[in-house]
Amino acid sequence: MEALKPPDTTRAQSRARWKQDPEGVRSNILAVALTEFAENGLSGARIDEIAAKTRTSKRMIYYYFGDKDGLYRKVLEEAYREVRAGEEELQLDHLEPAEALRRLAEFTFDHHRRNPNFIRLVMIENIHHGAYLAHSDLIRQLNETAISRVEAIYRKGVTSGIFRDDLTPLAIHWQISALSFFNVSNRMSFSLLFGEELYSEDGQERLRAQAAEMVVRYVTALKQALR
Amino acid sequence: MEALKPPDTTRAQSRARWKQDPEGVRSNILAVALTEFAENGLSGARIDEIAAKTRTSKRMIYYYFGDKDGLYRKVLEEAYREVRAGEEELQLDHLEPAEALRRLAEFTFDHHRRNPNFIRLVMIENIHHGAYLAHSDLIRQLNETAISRVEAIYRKGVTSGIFRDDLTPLAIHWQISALSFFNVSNRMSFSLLFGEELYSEDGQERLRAQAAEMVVRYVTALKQALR
DNA sequence: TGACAAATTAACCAAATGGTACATAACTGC
DNA sequence: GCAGTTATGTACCATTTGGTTAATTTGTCA
Repeated sequence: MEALKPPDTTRAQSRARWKQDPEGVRSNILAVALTEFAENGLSGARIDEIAAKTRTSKRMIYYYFGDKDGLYRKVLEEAYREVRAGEEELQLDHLEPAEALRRLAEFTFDHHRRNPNFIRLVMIENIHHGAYLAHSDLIRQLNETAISRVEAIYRKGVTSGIFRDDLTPLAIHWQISALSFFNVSNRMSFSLLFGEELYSEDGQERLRAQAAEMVVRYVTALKQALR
Repeated sequence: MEALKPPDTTRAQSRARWKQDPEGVRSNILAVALTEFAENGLSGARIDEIAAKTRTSKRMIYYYFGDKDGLYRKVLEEAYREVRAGEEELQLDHLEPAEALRRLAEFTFDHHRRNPNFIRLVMIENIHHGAYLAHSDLIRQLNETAISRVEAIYRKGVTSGIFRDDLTPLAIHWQISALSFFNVSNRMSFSLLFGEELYSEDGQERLRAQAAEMVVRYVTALKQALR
């Protein structure tokens, strides 16, 4: 009943000639795994599937990442790193606070929109009660940057009297995040239930402007509202 | 090599005496499955695990629901049904529009907060691109109710001149949903990254009031803002 | 009361899935 | 050009997992 195995010559031939490329292999695996995890969740993603879409073999995944959890963890960090890279540019210091806040909200909105895979990973993390998120300094650091950006703007606005003074940077960040995140995370249910109009180019532009205006209006001191 | 099986007497004894209870079994399975799916996702939930937490056996799951997908679908609908039951009470007709809108926003915020399992299922649905959501009339119906509620209030407010007239009920619903949904869906990542303060009783009350105020301010016509 | 349908149990199964053992080719430093 | 280390491919394995088979009990109705 033993299946015939191809003679050694064939085998040797098929595996002969290849170049070593540790970094390439590693990053190739990460890239594939990122989309697979984002697409299917932690338990939904299949190692075999990931391996198949890789230019190498399953063996390499375990060689570099140990096990599925290890791979997932690295994917999370990689995703954060990528997202972070796209966040550097923003320069708001020279703007007056209201305009700076509007820009920040719009930027966040766009930024989330540009990184749906990342959003999906965060969703997945939340479903898993953030078990992995909790242990990443990198990630904590990234979010603190976000907060300080809000804080700088908010301070300036309060000082100059155009912002109300009873809010916290954390709450403002929360609100901006909520509107930007939800836009991506719940896209499917919303468009399935209410049609695509909110997610056309026009619709998105409107939502973006509305979200930003909402935040700015909210933070603006009432006596300033009619200026 | 055949394992000894207990004699028929024992076996007959152990399985003897039970009452039929189709509805009980069915709903028991649904309840267990609801929390399991909400907790672990579609692929993360294990049929064996669900069965174990049930007062019946795995076989019954297949007997009543066909397969895992079938079970999941019914769970989704069941969750919607439950959530919907909690939505009936709200009576806003007698209030003036701004107050009605505030109440609606607060209600939605609370309602989402009270139904975390449901929120989690919607998150899971979105990760799966809403494949199941898409086919449920029940669910579509439920959301249309939500929209019409917003619409009624918004119309009244525009007519009486205290609301601006350049918005759509859909967008307003979207904003209320975003703030309410995010509060539950991203709770873990937020409290892990920024501490529990936003999720203490006080913090939640503040977020709730802020979300509602945000919406009301946004919808209010500017010339009305200082009245 | 007995036959037929519905409900339920216990044991079993094939495929999928995460993970490994082993052999060997490529690279590195001497 | 060779010894030792790193990287890689192939084949394989144990367990988990969704799903099924077959038997048995309970309920129903002519």
